[in-house]
Amino acid sequence: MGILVVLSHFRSFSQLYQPMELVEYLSKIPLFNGLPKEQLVDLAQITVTLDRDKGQVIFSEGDEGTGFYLVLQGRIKVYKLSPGGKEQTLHIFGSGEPFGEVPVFAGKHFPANAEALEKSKVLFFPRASLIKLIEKNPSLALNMLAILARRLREFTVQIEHLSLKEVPSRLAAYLLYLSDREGGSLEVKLDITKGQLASLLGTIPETLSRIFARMNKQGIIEINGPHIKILSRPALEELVEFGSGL
Amino acid sequence: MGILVVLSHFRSFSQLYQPMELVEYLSKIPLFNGLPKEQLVDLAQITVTLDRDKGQVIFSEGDEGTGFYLVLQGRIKVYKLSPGGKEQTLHIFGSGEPFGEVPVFAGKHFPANAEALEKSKVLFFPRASLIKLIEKNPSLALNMLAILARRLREFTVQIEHLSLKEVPSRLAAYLLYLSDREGGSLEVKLDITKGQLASLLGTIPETLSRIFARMNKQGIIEINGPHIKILSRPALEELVEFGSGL
DNA sequence: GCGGTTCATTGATTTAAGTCAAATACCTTA
DNA sequence: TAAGGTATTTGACTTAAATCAATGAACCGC
Repeated sequence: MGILVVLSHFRSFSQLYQPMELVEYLSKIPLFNGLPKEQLVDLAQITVTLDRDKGQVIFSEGDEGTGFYLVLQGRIKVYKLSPGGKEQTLHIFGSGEPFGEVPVFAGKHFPANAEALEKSKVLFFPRASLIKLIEKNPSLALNMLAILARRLREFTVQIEHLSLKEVPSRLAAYLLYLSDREGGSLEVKLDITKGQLASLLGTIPETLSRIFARMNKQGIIEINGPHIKILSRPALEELVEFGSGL
Repeated sequence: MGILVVLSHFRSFSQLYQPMELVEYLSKIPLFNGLPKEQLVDLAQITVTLDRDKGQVIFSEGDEGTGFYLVLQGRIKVYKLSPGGKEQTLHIFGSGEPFGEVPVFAGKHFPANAEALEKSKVLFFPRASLIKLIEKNPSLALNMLAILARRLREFTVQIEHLSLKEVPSRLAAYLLYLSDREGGSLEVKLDITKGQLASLLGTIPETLSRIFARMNKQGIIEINGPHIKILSRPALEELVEFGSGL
């Protein structure tokens, strides 16, 4: 499996950016804030660009992790799979976000799977050179620590939701999150399919669909395909706080 | 709330170890592997030892985090609370383990609560001096990255369990974990109450009790209070893999 | 514009697990 | 050792959500 993955890196190698363009791009990524330009140049040289079509795998649970990744274009879903085939999405990463760092620092195999939700380009950073860089650059170390810490915080919330809240609460929280992300707009658009949203919320499409329908009927929201109008923000907030009532 | 916490640090200040003893102790903690001795001495000087009785709080969700902690003696439970009062334990930390690092690197408030499961002593490390130390010591940075990465991996498993596995699977996994921790012994002893175990597995005591009873009746395990004899390891492994059948 | 695939919705049913309530065992300490 | 609290177990019941099944809608490539 490990060999397969490595081969696939080279099979799909493509120099998306001219070296300097890539350096320019990397310099704007929070993770590399504060890195001296010459090190960015070095870094850019040892990366490999991978192209993935919708549905293609980046890595699978159990694969050996020889480095980590950064999304250049598209979106990458990181998820766990049950024997029965149910998926739990852990995170959906977009442009500029690093993922797959865990095996770089602890253990060596990936704890989850990653695949492209759409045609995507990702950058691969080999482990050894990253470690060397971190040893020389405290700011890089701190940036990486910040990223892992932020992710721990998010997982904390996900665990809380799965264990302590019902699906309507989780959906309400997600809608409020979307709304906040758009500066508080009351009209939001789902940028993932409802099936993917179900997986992100730890449920299945049927259940999600029913809950959308209930919220719609109760006048809390109004749905048109992926377009959702929030009619009562307070109702959503109350749902997040005290689950039931729906 | 923030002020209260800070005050309480000093209220319970106690110099458990003589400075050199403490340095000695710290030098054996994985987190500080590779730190030069003189920096351990500096570090030891700026720590504060806190005493907590069983049930006492170390920090609460939302508190401002001005540093992180290390368990010296006893055990610390880190958990989330639902409005209805149900608890989800995220982790139980024992001697030598650091906890509460998230706000040091990302955000500033704690994402969860921490309290002592028994009479405990914990060491507090102020944020600023830790950051300074990390900036000077790549090995400390990498150790810290390893710890956060390991914890991410664990959370990943917890999310998987909560979303994709039934309670019997989770219990089976926990029993196997205990067994492995004791070098594969088939007789294990719960070192937490069954109520705490329920919270760790994301369920409630009643449910856990019933499942214990079922496994007992089916001859998979044999229970005597906190002592559990594993009669069929394969049965447990199968439960982990494919939930049902119980 | 058509056929096919993927996505979404709805209904009927099952099921795991939570709730409420009460009895029992356990354990500490006065 | 007895009393009071905590932890555990068991029973009857409720419920949220999963499963199974089928239909309908949207979207894509040809």
